[in-house]
Amino acid sequence: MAIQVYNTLTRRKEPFQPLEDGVVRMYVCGPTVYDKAHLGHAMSVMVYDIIRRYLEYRGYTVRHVMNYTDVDDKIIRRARELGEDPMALAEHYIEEFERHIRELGLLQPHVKPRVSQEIPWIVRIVEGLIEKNFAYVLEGGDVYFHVPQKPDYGKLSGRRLEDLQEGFRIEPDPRKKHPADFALWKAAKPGEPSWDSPWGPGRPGWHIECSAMNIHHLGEQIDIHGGGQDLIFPHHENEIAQSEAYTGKAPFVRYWLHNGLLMVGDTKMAKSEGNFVTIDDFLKEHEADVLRMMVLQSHYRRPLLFNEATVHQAEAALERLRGGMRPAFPQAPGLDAARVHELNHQAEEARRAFEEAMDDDFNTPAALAALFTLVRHINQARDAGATDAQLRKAQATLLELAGVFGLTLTPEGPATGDIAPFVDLLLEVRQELRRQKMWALADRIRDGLARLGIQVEDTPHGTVWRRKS
RNA sequence: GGCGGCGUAGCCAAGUGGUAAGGCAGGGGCCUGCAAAGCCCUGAUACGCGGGUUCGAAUCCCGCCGCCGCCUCCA
Repeated sequence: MAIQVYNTLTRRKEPFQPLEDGVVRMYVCGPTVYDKAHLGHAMSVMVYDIIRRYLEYRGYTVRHVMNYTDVDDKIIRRARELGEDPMALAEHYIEEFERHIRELGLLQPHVKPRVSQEIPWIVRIVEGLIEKNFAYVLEGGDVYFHVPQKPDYGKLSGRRLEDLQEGFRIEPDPRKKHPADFALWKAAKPGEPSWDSPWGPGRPGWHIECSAMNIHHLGEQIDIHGGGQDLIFPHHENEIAQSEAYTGKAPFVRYWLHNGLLMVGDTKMAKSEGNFVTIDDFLKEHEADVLRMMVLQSHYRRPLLFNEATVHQAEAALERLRGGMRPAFPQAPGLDAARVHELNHQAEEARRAFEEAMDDDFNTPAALAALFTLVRHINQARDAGATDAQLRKAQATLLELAGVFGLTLTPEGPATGDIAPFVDLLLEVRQELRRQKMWALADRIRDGLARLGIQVEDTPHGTVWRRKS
């Protein structure tokens, strides 16, 4: 059974079949680098990180491109406010985002192109669109894409040109031939970053960059294009129009994937809403896997609720998953072969359920449920007295599948490092105190260790300790 | 107004024609000197409301109510 993916273009789940066997060309809309990135950005990037990991798990070679928009109105405006150079400002936030990629545990995209470095390709494509009559040049050096020239315009977002004309809130530029026409190239205004072009100095419009980077780095047709649902219109709609008009090939993108937005209360998290939490602020309080767990617990196409309760729930769920990796009890007697065989069978069953869920449009909540079931089976076996060797296979499966999600289930238990002998010594003494029923002293050791971040647990099969997270 | 989507237990969240996964929180129990963890049992006669189709609907159709996103920069 092939992987099924929901395609925004057709509004259906379709069997996933890339253009070239075994190779997936994937482009993800990256950030506009004008300010600190927030969790909405992180969530989106993480969704496609998880999808990429699963495709690779499934044996595909994924070519993953994520862009940086480093030329843009917002960057220019903000740089002006701060009295900085726009390109320097962009560079600063690109470096910061690079740090986020590392800290969030994201796989590195293979190419991370920047608009400022793609100007020749952009110019080439705009020229091509003019030649083919899909674009026109205005006096002053602006170039616009002429939407009515592309009869299937609106096919991604389900809009018709007639509807669009009425909804226009901004006074359309009277020089445009049609109100929906959009800028491919903007003539430079004084003090703005600009590049030479056949139409005079200027800079690219918002949408053309993605077309150029796609065609340059992945080719004229790609398999997956991802981004937030708020990009469907106009950004991706325009991207299709330009790209298909330029190349004459359709579809430009075989599968359009759009993730739901991160919500705070009833509103999406956004800079303009003022309700955002920056990635840096979140990571001060929580580890990256907590965010990853939040993303996994909800299907990627649905909105994701962000609040204190959902963060806590993700934290608890992560702990539960990690609990499955705990070692056997010190004096575990071991299980009989049939029981071990059963556990290993349960692990294989978990893998099957995991794959079935992920094959169905990357249903991470259902796949996660399979992992929780496996954790319960491992815990049952451990409680029954399994040894480390007997748990090994099931735990390896758990570790591997959680790794496909990008989660790190640091094996817990006898911590490495210098403190282990000291803790063990204290626990030996405590054991003797317990034998003599000197509870107050025994508890003093346990409480003292707890204050130092060491959790002591007395099990039927011996006493264990671990670092508290 | 147009386009897209959502409404499932206290909370989060799968399921989209065959009789409601999973996680968190809660209750009871086992284990324990106590604790913690784990394990076992427990929760919606029920899936926004009202009709309809069907042997059968949370799942399909119609209507209504509420909510969100997009139509302007936005992951």
